[in-house]
Amino acid sequence: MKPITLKDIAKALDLSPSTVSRAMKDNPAISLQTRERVQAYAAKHKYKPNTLAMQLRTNRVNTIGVIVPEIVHYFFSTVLAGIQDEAEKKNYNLLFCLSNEDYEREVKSVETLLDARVCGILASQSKSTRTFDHFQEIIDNKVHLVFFDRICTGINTDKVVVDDYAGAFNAVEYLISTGCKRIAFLGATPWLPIANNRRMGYEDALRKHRLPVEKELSQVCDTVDLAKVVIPQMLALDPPPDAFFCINDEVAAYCIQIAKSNGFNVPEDVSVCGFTNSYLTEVTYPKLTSVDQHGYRMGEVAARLLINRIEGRETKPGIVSRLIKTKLVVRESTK
Amino acid sequence: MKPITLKDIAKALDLSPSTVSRAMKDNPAISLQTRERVQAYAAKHKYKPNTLAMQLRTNRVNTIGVIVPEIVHYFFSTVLAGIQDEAEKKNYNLLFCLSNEDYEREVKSVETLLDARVCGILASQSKSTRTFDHFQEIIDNKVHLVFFDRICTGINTDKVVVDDYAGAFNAVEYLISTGCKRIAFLGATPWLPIANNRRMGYEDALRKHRLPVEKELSQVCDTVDLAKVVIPQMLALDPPPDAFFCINDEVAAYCIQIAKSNGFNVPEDVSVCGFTNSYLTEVTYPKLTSVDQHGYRMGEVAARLLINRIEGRETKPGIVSRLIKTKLVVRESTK
DNA sequence: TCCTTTAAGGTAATCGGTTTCATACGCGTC
DNA sequence: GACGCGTATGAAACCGATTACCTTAAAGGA
Repeated sequence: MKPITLKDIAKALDLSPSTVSRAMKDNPAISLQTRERVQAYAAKHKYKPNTLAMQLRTNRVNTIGVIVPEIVHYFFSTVLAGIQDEAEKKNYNLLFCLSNEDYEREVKSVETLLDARVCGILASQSKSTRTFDHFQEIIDNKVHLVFFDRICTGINTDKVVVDDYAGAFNAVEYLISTGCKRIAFLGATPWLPIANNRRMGYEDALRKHRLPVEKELSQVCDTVDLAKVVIPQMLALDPPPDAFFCINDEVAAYCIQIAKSNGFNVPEDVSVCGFTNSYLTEVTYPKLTSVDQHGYRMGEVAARLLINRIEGRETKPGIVSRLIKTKLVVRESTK
Repeated sequence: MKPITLKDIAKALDLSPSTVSRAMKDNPAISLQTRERVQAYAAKHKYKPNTLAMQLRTNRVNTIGVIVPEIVHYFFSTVLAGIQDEAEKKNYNLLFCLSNEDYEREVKSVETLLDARVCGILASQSKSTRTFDHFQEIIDNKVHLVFFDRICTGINTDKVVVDDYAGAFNAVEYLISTGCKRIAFLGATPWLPIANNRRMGYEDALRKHRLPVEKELSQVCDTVDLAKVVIPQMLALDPPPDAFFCINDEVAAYCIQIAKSNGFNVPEDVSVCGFTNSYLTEVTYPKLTSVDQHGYRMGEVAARLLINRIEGRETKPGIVSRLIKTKLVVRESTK
């Protein structure tokens, strides 16, 4: 029982396929009588035009591909929600790929998406990616590419990023304003621009207020496993830090736990500030101060930019770079 | 600059399209010499077969659609990760739709996916869905459908569910075993089977241990906003509950906060147990006891079931129902 | 020498629509 | 009655690949 085609309708009503095609689109060249006859028959038999056939003819698919490194992740899931909402509004479908922070899989995802002939790709780089040929291939194939958040500095294309520098700068400056003087930075691998920018924001804020930038207070610590090792080490320093500025909320939440179990009061002895402003912030004790990255908005902006490119509505020449502003949300984990 | 097609190659090498097609597939009817010539030319010009054309011909797409009610949501994002991993392994692409708990959008998503002619759909119902014609239409269109988690009882099709009843029963029995006698249930709208099953597990556990099932201790409270209203009311009862069994971790986490700010010690005065075992469990204070739903596994199982159906490998006749076992993870929020 | 076989490749139909370019007919007009 | 014009429809090409069915030429056998 194959689905009914336009030709089936033509045969059944003793018309030509072209007439049926036109009748379905209410072409005035077809008599009203015929149009109604065709449409009635089509409705009755649940005719559905074959998208594939149309796409083949126009050589255009209304699908955009998304590559994210992780999805069980507050920030990326909010971005995806923003992308999906915007895409749906503009009548684009979403082909979803997960790189799992794995370079090989990221490469495979790109191939999958190019194979599927998507008209554009939104991507956030995996942590393990060091070479960019696969991204270049997207551009070589004349497929539009917009990076979001974890952009790829080796590729010249549109991007949407969080204002990590300002986010970090403002957060650290706020910590300083509350009296903190030995602020630790729990960062991420330095080849991720987002981590680097935050570290620079952190350091510049210290420098602005004439506080020393100390190597031992700035470490890579972006996972829970690392946190269990790094944070106790830092707390054992003499003197210990009086604040932690963390690369994400999970590390920050753990930081609160670890600090408390090591006899430090939060925020009296140490302040803790996260980054993302996920739902974790409301359930830590004390509630977590964090920098909101506006992930949903980033998704919307990235999708809109990509779609504008696809539809030729983004007139600005050269590459476009959008900055999503951050906002420090002060709760109880800082003085 | 359109991408190179098979016909272009044929013209360039003065061959017919059929010869090129066969040469590309290493058909022995074509001389080795020609095969190599064609393949070399194709590689040099980055020829990519047009998937659309092949799909049109075979009338088969290797894409499955997913509809989730929410994505900024620990459980659903883990399920999606499981689905994606399994789909990728079996060489299927994922078309991603978000219903946002909205009936209209769910209907639209179904239409989108049927339009895209996916070969199967994985769906979890939105909370606001009351009628099921759109799901029936999937089946009427001979597209395979597997429900996961929030199944639709009005539709006769394969499903994968968490063993909510046993999960709730065991959790409540555990609470009783620690000495709790007035256990409250913070549930969800009763037309969701998952909520109903948990309530039944809750009530049966009480009955088994000859504890009264009280109306006032069982309420709909599945969002943070509701929690702010409902939990203080319950704590004001005389006597107050000595335990809360919550429909999800967010409500449970809030419950801890609210209990503490109302002067109750957790777990000494009230125990709190969540459902999902999300990353929230590690950052509440005290850490949250919760029922693990194994979302990732559910995603894998659902995707595998769907793909087996699509490929005709699921031989079992009638509808298949898979149960994902839960596991109570005891932490510090219970005695 | 003639016929058969086989290697190597070409022709054309097909998938399901869209679109350009005819065609057929009726009617009014000079 | 020849011409023009508008209306309603059909025929065929096309999108890009696959494939059933031919064609051609050379080799091999009797």
